[in-house]
Amino acid sequence: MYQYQYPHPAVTVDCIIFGFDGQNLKVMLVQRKSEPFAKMWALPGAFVNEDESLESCAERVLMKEGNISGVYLEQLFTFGTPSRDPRERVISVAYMGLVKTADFELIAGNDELQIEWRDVEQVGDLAFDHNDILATAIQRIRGKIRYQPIGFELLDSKFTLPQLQQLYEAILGQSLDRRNFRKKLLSMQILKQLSEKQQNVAHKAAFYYEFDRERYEVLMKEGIYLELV
Amino acid sequence: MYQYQYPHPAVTVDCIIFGFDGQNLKVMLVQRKSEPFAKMWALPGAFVNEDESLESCAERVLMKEGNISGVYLEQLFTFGTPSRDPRERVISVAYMGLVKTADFELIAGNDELQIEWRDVEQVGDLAFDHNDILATAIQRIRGKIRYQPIGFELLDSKFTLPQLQQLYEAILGQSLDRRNFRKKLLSMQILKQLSEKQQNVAHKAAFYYEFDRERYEVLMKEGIYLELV
DNA sequence: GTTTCATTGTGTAAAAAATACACTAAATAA
DNA sequence: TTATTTAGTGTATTTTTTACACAATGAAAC
Repeated sequence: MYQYQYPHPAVTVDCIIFGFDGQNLKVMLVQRKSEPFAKMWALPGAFVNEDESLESCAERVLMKEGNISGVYLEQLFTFGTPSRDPRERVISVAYMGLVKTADFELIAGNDELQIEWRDVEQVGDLAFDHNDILATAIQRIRGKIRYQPIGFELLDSKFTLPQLQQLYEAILGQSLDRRNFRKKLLSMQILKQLSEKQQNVAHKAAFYYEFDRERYEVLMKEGIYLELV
Repeated sequence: MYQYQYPHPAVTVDCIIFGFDGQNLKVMLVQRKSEPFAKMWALPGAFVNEDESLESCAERVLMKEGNISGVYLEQLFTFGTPSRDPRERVISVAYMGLVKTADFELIAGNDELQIEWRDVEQVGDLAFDHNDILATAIQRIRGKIRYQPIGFELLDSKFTLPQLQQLYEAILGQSLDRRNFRKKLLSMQILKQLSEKQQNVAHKAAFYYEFDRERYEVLMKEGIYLELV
């Protein structure tokens, strides 16, 4: 048992992991095995260990659920309504992660019945206040994708411009003009065109591009403010 | 004593309260009475009570330090490096507040030797990781002031356009063209011009304006994205 | 092997927004 | 009465955003 002079809340990290399947934005959900909210779907999370930073805790969750590391993670918000967990006071620090679903090998943990990628439009009632957390995350990714090149985290390292546009449209929930999208993105000079094209597509093949991280770092150092869409 | 089956961290809320004196951006600092970091300056904060939300805790801190309530508050970030407090594991949820310094009657609390408004450019070494927290807050307010009308929280309800511009210049750290600033702000239609003018100034008196909150709410509902500067 | 289908890739003109810039008006102080 | 300081204003130029249509490509179908 651990003793303290004053009451201490429990602290968890919950992860909103977004993925993209080429069509729609997905979020990783797990089905809880035990109470509270047994059998309900929830965001994956873990209690913070004593000697672990919040970000390490989020990384640990990702490793546990999908055996993956080195992905984009950012702290989203901390949820601390006293009654949000019926067991005891639990404060949850939410982290948002962006991954390539193909890299992820979904593995249900010990406390979980199932794990899956769910379309963000098809998420029903989640355990705890996880619907609120998810809503906050969607708001954040929508706001952020316009001026930070985080979208590339959701695609393979080689991607076509139409694929990138599809991703933007899925996240923003609106369609974009193809010519203007290309013009704007290419004018940023953070994309490298490859000589390689798509193979085995029943229509004109699109060229592949890569995100030019070095070039992006240079722009950031110069204090250039990108507006991507 | 409070007992738990697993280790629980302590959780605090630290507040970055910005004020504006007409010239420069200020931040509220307190001088610590006791160890650790006795006599050093720090951000005001408090441990989170068991039945108190994080935001309520931030409000409690503001009430304690300046007997003020009903001000703009937003959650900034949660700092959780395991070693950030030498006593025990302490996770700190930082809240950023914007206030009119004139409304604030600074009152040093029991644990504090002094309390004061310090120019954000003149802040020396602070206790704990509070310099990092402050840096994060300055970054946030700079990013945010461009597209959300939070600046008004730092001014009296009646203000002149040159005062507003001075505030923007202080926060952004750059000077702005007077004519373009006026044109842009007024085109947003979120300011109401009053018939009243400045009194007792040794130059042409400027008209007072008020922030038009209702009009702003309408714009928000319509999903209008403001770009204020 | 010709046609069909689906999708990629491209440029320009018009509209809107951002920028640069200089003089007169008003209020107190000298 | 004059000097000093700051408020208030408009326009021309540049830049950015928007709207929009057709030829090229590659596999699939016939």
